[in-house]
Amino acid sequence: MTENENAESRDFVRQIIDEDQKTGKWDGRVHTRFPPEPNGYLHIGHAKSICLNFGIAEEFDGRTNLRFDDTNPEKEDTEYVESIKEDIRWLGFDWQDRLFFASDYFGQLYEWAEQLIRNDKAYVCSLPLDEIRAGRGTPSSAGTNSPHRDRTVDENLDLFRRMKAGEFPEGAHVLRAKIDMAHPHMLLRDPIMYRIRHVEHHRTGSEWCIYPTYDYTHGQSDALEGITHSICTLEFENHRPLYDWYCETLGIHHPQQIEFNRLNLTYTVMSKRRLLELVNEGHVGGWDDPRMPTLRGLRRRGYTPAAIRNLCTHVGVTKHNAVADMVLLENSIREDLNRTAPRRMAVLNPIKVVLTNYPEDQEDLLDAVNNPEDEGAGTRSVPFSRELWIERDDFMEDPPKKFFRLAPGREVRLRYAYFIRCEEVIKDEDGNITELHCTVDPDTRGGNAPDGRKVKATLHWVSARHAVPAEVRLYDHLFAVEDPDEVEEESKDWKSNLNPDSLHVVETAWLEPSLSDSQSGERYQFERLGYFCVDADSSNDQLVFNRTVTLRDSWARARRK
RNA sequence: AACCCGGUAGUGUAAUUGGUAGCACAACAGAUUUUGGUUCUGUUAGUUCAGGUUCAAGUCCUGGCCGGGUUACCA
Repeated sequence: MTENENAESRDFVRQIIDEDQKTGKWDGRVHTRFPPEPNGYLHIGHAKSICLNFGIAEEFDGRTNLRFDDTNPEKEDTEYVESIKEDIRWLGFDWQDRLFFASDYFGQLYEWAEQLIRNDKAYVCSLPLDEIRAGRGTPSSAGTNSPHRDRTVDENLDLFRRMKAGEFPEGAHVLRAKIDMAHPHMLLRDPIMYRIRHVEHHRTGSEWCIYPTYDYTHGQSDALEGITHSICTLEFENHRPLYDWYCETLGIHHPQQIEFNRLNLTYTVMSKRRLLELVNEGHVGGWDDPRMPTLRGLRRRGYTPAAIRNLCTHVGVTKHNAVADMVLLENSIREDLNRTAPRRMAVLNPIKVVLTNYPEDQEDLLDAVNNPEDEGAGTRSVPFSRELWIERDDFMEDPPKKFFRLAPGREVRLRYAYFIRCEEVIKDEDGNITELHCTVDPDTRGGNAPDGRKVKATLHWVSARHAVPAEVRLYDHLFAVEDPDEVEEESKDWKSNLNPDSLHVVETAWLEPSLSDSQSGERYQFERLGYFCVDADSSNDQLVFNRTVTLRDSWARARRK
């Protein structure tokens, strides 16, 4: 049964590999790679690719290489290399000793370029950039041959070697593959293989002043590493003929490139360029801002690796562009944290409750269950006294029909404590409610009435005398609309859709005292409110919590209607 | 009017490769509940269109429509 279910849910990539295994195409070998460019931080879209590549290798008893695609020194940096490694490990994957860099292959790539020149498959073109562009033609009309297309092998070799030797300024020459300027595929109209860049590379320093392009590098890197299945996103579909051309023309190992749909989520953006823009323009606090879809942002927000991996398997792998609903991610973390997060009580928007029949100097310690989903999590003691904080939203002076919580004359249960009844509403001169005077029924200790009477609501609370203050940061979607690209006026751009309320800071929330020494990274459920984690900014003097996600709230949903 | 790719409930996906259109999330209704949480049950809702082949088409063929990508010395 399980076997059957698995067979039925196999995505098209796995089906291709199943078939390859059946026919023995790669002698039973499965070798994938994850090839990030070290020019930014990883986001949840990369997580999908990581899960796919590493996941497939695990399933087929194969291997996955981590290879940095570092062929553009102007944008790349070791800072990114380290962060990417850290994020992949955090996600739960291991490349063991197979850490590679495309820049490791610059020597071999250069040799191959000379080979292509000798075989009349490449030439040095000395046209300026704009003329190369113009010569390429348009999608519907053929390009024209470069005047340098018929240079002799010796001339090409000489020029290419002098390019490498640094004799020319940037832009003076490029090396182009000699394919077909009339090809219906724009990409095959004599694509550029090498350009001159007099810049330091983060790994090779000043060793090179000519750098290979992505297309001239990627397939050959795969070939050198013995990759079998080169899995990439849909936008490289157009590049596959070129990938194939280089491998075939060079006569080297030829992996199969397979393209899948990248992950998109509602209410956010997923391109490195845009994320960089948000950081640079100060719309967020940084790459690790808890509102960012980066792995660092999600981590700081309180997301677990398991929740992210779970989302990646649930969104599926296909060949058509899709936008997954953000609630999928939210449900994924709720599911994980519901099982694992200890429960605590915290009041974010407090109103004072005074128990008029409870002695001033009396205190009580009540047992509270740490996690109803996990008996092993045990219990803790929560102090109780005459004055308490409860949530302002949990009281209404003039409640509508379906409001079950506290109201004048009404009785509710305080979680793990007592039944209380609201006797009097205290207001200031302006009519604002400042306190609720209630009576407590001492016979209901623990939360049950001996006479069997029921209440319709259970509220969380914190003893005012024992409460610990904390800053709590409440996050909402980064963008106010599902699709940030959908703008009302033409003059506006995607950033006009940023959600102005994506961060709401509660300066003073009241926590139960057991939270007083909580440490950065710890995750809790604040009962009835949501899941929260201790922020990196938190200290024993000033506790700071991030709201990872709210609980599902069917009352809020009902009230909206 | 170029080339490549795609189109299955609101969303994301599956359909043993031509044989009963299923799953998850969302929505809605109900049960349970010391979290209006969790859990459980049920309901609504789908093959882009037109032809063709076939006993039988989401699946194969032809054409249309719609969407995405491609005119970087980025990846």
